[in-house]
Amino acid sequence: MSLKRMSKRPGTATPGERLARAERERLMLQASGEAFATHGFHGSSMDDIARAAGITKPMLYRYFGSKEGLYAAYLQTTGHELVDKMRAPDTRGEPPEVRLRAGVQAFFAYVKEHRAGWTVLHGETTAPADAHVAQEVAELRGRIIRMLTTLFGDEASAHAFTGAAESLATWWVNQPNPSIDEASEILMRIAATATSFDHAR
Amino acid sequence: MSLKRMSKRPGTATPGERLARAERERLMLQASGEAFATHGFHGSSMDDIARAAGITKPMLYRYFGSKEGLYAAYLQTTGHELVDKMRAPDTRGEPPEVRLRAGVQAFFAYVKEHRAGWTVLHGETTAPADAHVAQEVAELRGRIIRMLTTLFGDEASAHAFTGAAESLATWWVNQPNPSIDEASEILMRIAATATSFDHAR
Amino acid sequence: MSLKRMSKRPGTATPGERLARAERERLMLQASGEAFATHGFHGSSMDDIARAAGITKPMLYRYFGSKEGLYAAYLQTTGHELVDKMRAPDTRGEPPEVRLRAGVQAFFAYVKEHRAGWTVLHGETTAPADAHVAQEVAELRGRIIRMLTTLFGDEASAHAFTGAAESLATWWVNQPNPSIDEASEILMRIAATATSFDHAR
Amino acid sequence: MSLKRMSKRPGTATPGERLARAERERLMLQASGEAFATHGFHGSSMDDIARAAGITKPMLYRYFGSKEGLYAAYLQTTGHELVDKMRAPDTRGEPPEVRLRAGVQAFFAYVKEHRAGWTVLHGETTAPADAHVAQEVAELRGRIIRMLTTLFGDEASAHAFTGAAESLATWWVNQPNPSIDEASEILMRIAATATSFDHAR
DNA sequence: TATGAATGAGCGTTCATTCAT
DNA sequence: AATGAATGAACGCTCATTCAT
Repeated sequence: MSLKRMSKRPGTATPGERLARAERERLMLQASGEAFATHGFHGSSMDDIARAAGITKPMLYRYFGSKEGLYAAYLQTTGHELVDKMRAPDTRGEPPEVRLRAGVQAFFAYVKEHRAGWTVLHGETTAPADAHVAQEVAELRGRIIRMLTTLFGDEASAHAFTGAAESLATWWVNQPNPSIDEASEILMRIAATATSFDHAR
Repeated sequence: MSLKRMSKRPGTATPGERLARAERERLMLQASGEAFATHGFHGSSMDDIARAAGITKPMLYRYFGSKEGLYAAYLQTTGHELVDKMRAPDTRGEPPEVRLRAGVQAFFAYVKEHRAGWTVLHGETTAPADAHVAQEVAELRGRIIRMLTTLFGDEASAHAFTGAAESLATWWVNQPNPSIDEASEILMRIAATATSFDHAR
Repeated sequence: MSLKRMSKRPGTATPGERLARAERERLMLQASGEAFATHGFHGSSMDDIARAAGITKPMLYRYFGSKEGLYAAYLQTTGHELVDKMRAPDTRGEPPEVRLRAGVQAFFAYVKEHRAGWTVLHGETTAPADAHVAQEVAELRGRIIRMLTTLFGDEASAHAFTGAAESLATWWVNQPNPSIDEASEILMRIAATATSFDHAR
Repeated sequence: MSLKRMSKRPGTATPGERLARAERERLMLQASGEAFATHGFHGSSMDDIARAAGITKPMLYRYFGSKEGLYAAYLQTTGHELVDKMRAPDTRGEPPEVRLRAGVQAFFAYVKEHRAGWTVLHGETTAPADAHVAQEVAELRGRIIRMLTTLFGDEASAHAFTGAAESLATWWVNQPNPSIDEASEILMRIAATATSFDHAR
């Protein structure tokens, strides 16, 4: 149940099958994500998810072991996508403000691109549906918090900033034309209250 | 199902009965709140809640009609307590900064006093367990957002600020010695980025 | 649970109370009859009946012991009323046809006067809600059947005739202006097929 | 919920599966019929029925959706069997008396063959357990009544005749050696009182 | 005597999960 | 590899019945 799930039956399948398998898995995860985002973990039955994914229930179990397993897999994928996106811009050597702005913009870009994923991820933060998953999500969030704590100098500000980002993103992504730059600007101003790079103003 | 539930048979019952009834109700609500905060709505069975409250299931149904009814009643109580607390300080005529600080301090005081209530309330915001309740909580949050929007001049900042408050509070209340003043100060600095009363700095 | 229920606490109550008690009992029985006729035995809850009778549930239990007891009491009363009505006309010494017609007319008169009672009584015949009661109703019906068997000479005809009377009555009583004479005439013609008094035609 | 339920996935399944499924369904229906006839609708729990059918509750729900659905399915089957049986003899062109006798004999044959079905069907007439089903049974009975009304010339006689048939059948089928011909004869004599074909006597 | 409050027991229904093919 | 069929275990809810006042 860790973030690094074992790849099942390693090396036995032919390349063709392998591809089909990965494709299948992607489909199941997407369907389940849609369901989880729309009806929540408890509101989504395995039957519903299987039907939405166009497959049968035993497939879900063969691939993910349990409902929690499916949920964990979905959030793991989603979490990785978020992390990858935020790590993508190569800002080594840049000043903190630039690095933060890049991260914030990546975050908003991610939320815009993966609404369902973000919904589930965010929900799991405040109202965990599964203990294991909750812990993993907490760790993900924890890593970001630690980074920001280093940047801001105090943990409280890091939590406030994170919450601001999450809440703003959730509202912002439902607006007609969500502008990444505008949203980022608001966050950057907030960040400035907690750091010394506000001389820029 | 509105936020203002009627008190049943107002004024007619004898004091003894009334107290007993109110007392029972309070006990049930508290037990259910504990359960909802700890295991979530779906993780708390009516049997569990009844047992925790020291009564039997039919009583829960007699008093609250359904599981959703119980949940709604709990969140309604909790919501009222929050609203009452935030309205308590008489700051009419004071400058916006003072009024905001009073509200923020009241908010943290409330979270500290009602951890379970805050947990459930916060969770219902991001991962609604019941549609009706979700809407009422959304309205409550909406009122606060509108107030802040007026103060800050833009809705985005209001959402960011609210999220900062919520996230900070949730982390802060689990710290060893949560200081209301320190938490408030952080939020006030954030507010300053969005208003004109930052000349104070 | 026999048709002759014991009178409770015999001789202890004052005449005044006694009257009040009898009156109460009548009210409860009537309310329960209405309920049973409308929603059936299983569709009528003790709560409903108590509310309809304007009293509280424990009263029903004090007077009738159980739901079955109440049901039995109601059907007993109803059955007695039917029997009394059919026995009322003094036709001793009259020819069979005259006696049968008198009985038939009394039956229709009863059905017209006590629709609820008839509904419950008839229902209990074909779809018994309570084993004890069913047996008593069966005995009541049995007495009539035996009488008719004597008259008609064969039991089969007696059953057919009884069924005809019951079905006709149930339909007839829901017609706009149910005429007792017309209904009776139809039954008398049917009776004629099975007896020797059809020379009258 | 109409009398003509669709057969599920018609024609697509393999013969083996289909037979198994149909067989299962037949078994469930039979078990439920036995239960309904013996203990009534409310006296039969889904657990009891499942156990009697040698399966588990969820199967009943998979096949019939709800307790009412199961009940409806049973009565629908039963009703169809009755209708089919009564329509079977080809008596077009025959005189009314012949046609009626054929119908009456078919009816008794049906009752003899399907005691449980008849019990439930008859009970539903006088003491409906389910509103939907009651209406369908009423329509079935209504069709017969209309036919007889045409034949007899008046509706009252049709109701009397139907009741005679039902009551006679219910008693008759519990006799040691129920003779269809004898029972039919009694009904035919009754019919004769209401029609002109009694010149045959 | 009459009541409001309380309960034990059961029922209809659903759902995550597995077996047989 | 994939499925249709099947199940065990709960859960929300109700109701006949009784206690304490």
